Amino acid sequence: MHDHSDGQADLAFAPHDHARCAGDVMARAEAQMAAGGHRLTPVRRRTLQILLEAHRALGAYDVLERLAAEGYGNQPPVAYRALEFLEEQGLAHRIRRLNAFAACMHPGEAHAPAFLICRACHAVAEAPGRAVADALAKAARAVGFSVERSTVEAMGLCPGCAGAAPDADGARIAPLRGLA
Amino acid sequence: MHDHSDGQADLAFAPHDHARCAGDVMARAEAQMAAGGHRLTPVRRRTLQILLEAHRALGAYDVLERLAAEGYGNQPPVAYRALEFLEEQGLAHRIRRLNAFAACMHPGEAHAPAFLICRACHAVAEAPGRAVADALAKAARAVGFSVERSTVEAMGLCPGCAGAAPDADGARIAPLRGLA
DNA sequence: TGTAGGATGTTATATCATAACGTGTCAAGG
DNA sequence: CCTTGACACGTTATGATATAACATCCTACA
Repeated sequence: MHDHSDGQADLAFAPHDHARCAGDVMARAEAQMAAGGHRLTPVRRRTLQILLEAHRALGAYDVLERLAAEGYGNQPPVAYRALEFLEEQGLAHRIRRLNAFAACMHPGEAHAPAFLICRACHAVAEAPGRAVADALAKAARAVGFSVERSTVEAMGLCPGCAGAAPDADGARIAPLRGLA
Repeated sequence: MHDHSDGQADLAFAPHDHARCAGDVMARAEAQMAAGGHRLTPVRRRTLQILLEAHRALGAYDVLERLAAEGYGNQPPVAYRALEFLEEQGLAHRIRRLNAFAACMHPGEAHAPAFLICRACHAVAEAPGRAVADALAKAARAVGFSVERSTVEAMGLCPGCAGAAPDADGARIAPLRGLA
C-alpha cells in the first residue's frame, strides 16, 4: 500500500513532450528564484528535477532514495525540507491523498490547482481549479471564513481507465493514455 | 505537532446545542443502518458518539484512547476499522490535512462537503460543498476524468480568529465563537 | 448444530514526518 | 582580513499515522 512506485502514472492524461515541459518548468523556476531572492540550491534543484523526471507523484522517501543515490543526504529531513521549500515557492504540490508530492506544471501562474487522481493507474493530473477555488471561497465567505490555501483532490477514473475498468477498486495495471 | 487535543475547536463556527445535534445525528445514523442492512455495532456506535461528543476532528489514536478506556480493544486497527466503516457509510469524514476524522453533521443528505479549517484555533467546519463539487466535476469532465469522491479542504481563519489574529501562523490560543 | 460471514482483538510491522543539534558555507560589516 | 549571523545541509533519534496478517468469537441461518 501507499505504493508510489508501481505503474507509469502520468501527471497529465494526455501524452506530451516530457523533456520540453520539464525544461520549461525548470527555466521558470530558476527565473522565479532569482527574482524572489530565494536560492535554488543543488538539493532543491535536483529534487525538483526528480519530480519532473518521474512525472508523477512521488513519496518523500522515494525522492530521498533518489537523492541519496546521487550522494546527497540520506535522511528524511533532507527530502522533506527540499519538498517543503518547493511547495512554499509554488514549484511543487503536495497530494495529501497519496502522501506524495508532484512538480507544479504551471509555476508562476497564480493558481489553486485541483488534482485528479486515477484510482486504477494512479495517474495524477493537475486541472485548472480556479472555478473550484472561487466556489470554495464563496461558500467560505458565506460563513465568515477566509480561505488562505485550499486542497482540492478528486478520486476517480482517468479517461484511459474508464473504458476498461468499471471495477470497484483498482484492479487494473493498465495502459493510460487515450484522452485527446 | 499533530496536536488534536488542544483547544476547543468546534465543528461549526456558530454556537449551538451540542446534545441536540448529536442526538439528531445518532438517530439518523441508526435509521440509515437499519435501512441499509449494515450493522452499527457497539464499537462503531461508540466511535461515532466519541466523534460527536468531541465535536471536532479527532486523530485515530485519540479515538482509540477513548475506546480503550471503555474496555474496547486498544490496538490501532480497532479505531481505524470503525472510522473507515463510518466514513464508508457517510457518517464520518476524514480530514486529510489534519490526519483526523470528524462526525458528519448531515448524514443521509447526499453531500460532498467542503471543510474549513481555522489555522489559529483548529476549528473545523463542514460547509455546503455542492457548488464546489459541481465546479470540480465540470473541470474534471473537461479532461475526460470522472470523479467518484473528492476531498475539499480550506485552510484559513474562522470569523472569530480573523478579528484578533492576522499573524503568520497559529499564535493564538483564542476564543472562537463569534460568527452570527 | 454446524457452518459461513463478518466483526473484533492481537501481534507485529510498515510508512510518513519532524524535533533537535552539529557542521559548513557564504556574504555583509567591522 | 576575519568575524559574525543567516541559512542550508547532514545526522541521530524519535514521534505519529496506518496497515498486514492472523486468531477468536459471535450471529444468522440452513
